[in-house]
Amino acid sequence: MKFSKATNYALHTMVYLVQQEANKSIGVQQIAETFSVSPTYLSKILTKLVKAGIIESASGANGGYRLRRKREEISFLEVIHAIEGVNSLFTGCLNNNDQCAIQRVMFEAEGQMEHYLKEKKLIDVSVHSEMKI
Amino acid sequence: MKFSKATNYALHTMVYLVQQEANKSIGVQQIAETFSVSPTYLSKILTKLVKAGIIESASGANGGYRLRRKREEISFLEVIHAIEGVNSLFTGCLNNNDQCAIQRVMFEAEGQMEHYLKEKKLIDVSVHSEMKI
DNA sequence: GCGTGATTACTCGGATACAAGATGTCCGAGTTTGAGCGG
DNA sequence: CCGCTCAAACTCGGACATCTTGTATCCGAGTAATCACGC
Repeated sequence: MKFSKATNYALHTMVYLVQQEANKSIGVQQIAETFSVSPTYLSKILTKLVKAGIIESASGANGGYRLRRKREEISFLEVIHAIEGVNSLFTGCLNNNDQCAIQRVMFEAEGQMEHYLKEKKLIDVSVHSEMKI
Repeated sequence: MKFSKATNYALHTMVYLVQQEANKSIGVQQIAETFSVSPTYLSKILTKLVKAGIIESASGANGGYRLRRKREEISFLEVIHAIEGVNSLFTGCLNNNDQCAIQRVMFEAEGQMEHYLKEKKLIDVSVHSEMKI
């Protein structure tokens, strides 16, 4: 039970994109250099974010990735869900009871964490956060 | 990022043990049959719980496992930490900044979940829970 | 009846096998921009 | 000056390769209770 590196890459990339000038596409090469990770692997991660509708890609020269929605709206939870999936962290119950009390506790615990991550926006940790004052 | 099956087994076993008569040792065979899992694998999981000081084992005939502490005291978090480890779910930061804002957010989120799991005791989901009224 | 040894029913730990998922690479295909060139 | 072509700079997607981790099994060793047997 650990967050994957992919999630780490995705979060850093998203914060990076949030800090960029609006509507400006950033190439995957540039992002990969910034964080010293493999461009090809990073592009796979970004593809997931595109499919989740968080960012969009532009093909061709001067292409790259940019935010699809307002930068203030994007939460940590969205990014994490896009990479890790939205399924529950705790799967299956051993007793055939469909109202497993253990499962309910784990769901609730997970909900506590997700609630926090849903309220926390990317811009809260970006250098643009001062603009909110 | 998922809780392992081992955690699932451990939690079910612990709730099962909490429901047993005090100071009575239960064989791993019996527990494994109850949940239809492999006895040998289950014994490895229980070894971790023993090392964590949550339960204790008795060798020989009529041996088995029993709680080491008061049943009311044992929290979900203890069991999970014994199996999954106590390390943070989110590791490493890409920018060499040691005060990585993203990491701080993730730590806090994790803390939200752990707080809930720490307060939640095994007995809260056991059939003995009515005794608390 | 009583000690002693054998048997039985357990746990413990290491070694190993297997499967799945995370991580990372390679390459061909499609797409857009922009430069170069000819009319 | 205009339009065409071509090259360059990108992303996209699938197919792999590799590594780690979770899951599971097997087996020998140790340990404690109980049973059997002989005195």
